[in-house]
Amino acid sequence: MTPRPRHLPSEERRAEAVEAVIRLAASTNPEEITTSAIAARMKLTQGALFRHFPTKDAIWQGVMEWVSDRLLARIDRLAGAEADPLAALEAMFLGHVDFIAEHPGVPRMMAGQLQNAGETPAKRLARTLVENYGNRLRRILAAARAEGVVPPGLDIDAAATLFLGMVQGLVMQHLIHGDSARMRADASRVWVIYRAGLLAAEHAQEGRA
Amino acid sequence: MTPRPRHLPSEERRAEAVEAVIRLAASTNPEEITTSAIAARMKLTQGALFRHFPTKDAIWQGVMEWVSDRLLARIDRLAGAEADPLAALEAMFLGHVDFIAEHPGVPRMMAGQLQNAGETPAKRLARTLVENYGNRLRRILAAARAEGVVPPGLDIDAAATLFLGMVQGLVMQHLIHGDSARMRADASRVWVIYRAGLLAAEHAQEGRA
DNA sequence: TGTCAAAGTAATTACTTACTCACATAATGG
DNA sequence: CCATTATGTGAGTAAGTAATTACTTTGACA
Repeated sequence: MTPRPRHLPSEERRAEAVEAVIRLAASTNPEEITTSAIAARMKLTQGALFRHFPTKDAIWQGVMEWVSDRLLARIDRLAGAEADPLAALEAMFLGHVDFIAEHPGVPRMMAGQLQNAGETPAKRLARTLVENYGNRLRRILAAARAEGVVPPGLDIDAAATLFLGMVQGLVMQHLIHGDSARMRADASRVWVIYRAGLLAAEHAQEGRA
Repeated sequence: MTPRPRHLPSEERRAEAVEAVIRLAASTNPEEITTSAIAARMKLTQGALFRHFPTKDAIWQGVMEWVSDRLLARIDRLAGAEADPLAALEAMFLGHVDFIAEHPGVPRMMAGQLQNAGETPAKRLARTLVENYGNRLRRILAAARAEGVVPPGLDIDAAATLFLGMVQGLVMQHLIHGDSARMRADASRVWVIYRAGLLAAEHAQEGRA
């Protein structure tokens, strides 16, 4: 077996760095992840990192792309395998929770990027991910309404917001209890209530302008 | 009218500092709020801050106490004014959203504290707030179940988690769109679905252990 | 009015951060 | 095998951080 070469091509180092950030974020406040910490986990010098990334935000861009690609691919695969829109939504939701259980730092990183003051490229990627996610939700919800499995008056935007909130609520519980297995179990229980809300939501808001 | 004295008692300066942090957090990433920035907003030197707080985390403690006191007092007042448990929940929810609209930095600060690695006093205060909030939710939900306004099989813990998630989802939308008025409007629409979910949730989960 | 402690300043501390640079080493292709 | 280029090192840099310190100002009160 060939020994691991000591100099690796830039592309592989970039992938290594992204992975290092994801794993560091699982146990550290993302804002406190320094280039030194990333380099240390890669067994490189801090300066060597800048052979592969022009700036620290470029690392964050790589991370956000990684998250976006993997998360969207997963929910598309899961949702695509279900014929019933409600089953697709449930698969998306449970798949998302699994993703977070596997990579607990991800929601923290997302939130951290989104609340950065300036308009960094990494922040834009994070926002785009949320938008793409929302679009997929609304598409499936619209299909459900068209097929008549949810009431015609269901407020699709509100349902999408609540869906994302459902994930966030579980993340917050996870942050407090720190138990991934519990998060998955809670997910199913929360889904029951959400699903009931979709099916029973009052039709069209009448009255007040 | 007496001119504002140039030396103020420590207690007043502490209150000023807390207010300064709350307002700074509305437009800045809380992690990036420096003692210099706080002092600047108070029109003081950076060093002067440490006449009133022994350490920076002590400032965060003051902030978390401020949040805890104000938020819990508000939701208790609103919920206490309603006889019907569901009306109480709705008042709590809308009051919470109003609170966030008034102080947009608050949820960001909370999240920032909760994900700090070490066990700082400020972090403990943040977690205690979430726990107290959850306890109030569960108490009202239990009352609703006892009065029969929600099905006897309603999963109260899951309902509380989803309630907190509902708030979080709105915060995330607010983070992306940056429109407080819209957040309040969305809140009512999301509430419709949540409420329907409470009322219609399947009774007791039968089957699998 | 003079005294004195509390409150404020300006400069400085030790430390951390992202990023750079001169130089060394490893991989690769003629 | 040698020359070239990509990758890595170790020691920097400048900018910022929380906290400290020697000294001044302020305000209250005997």
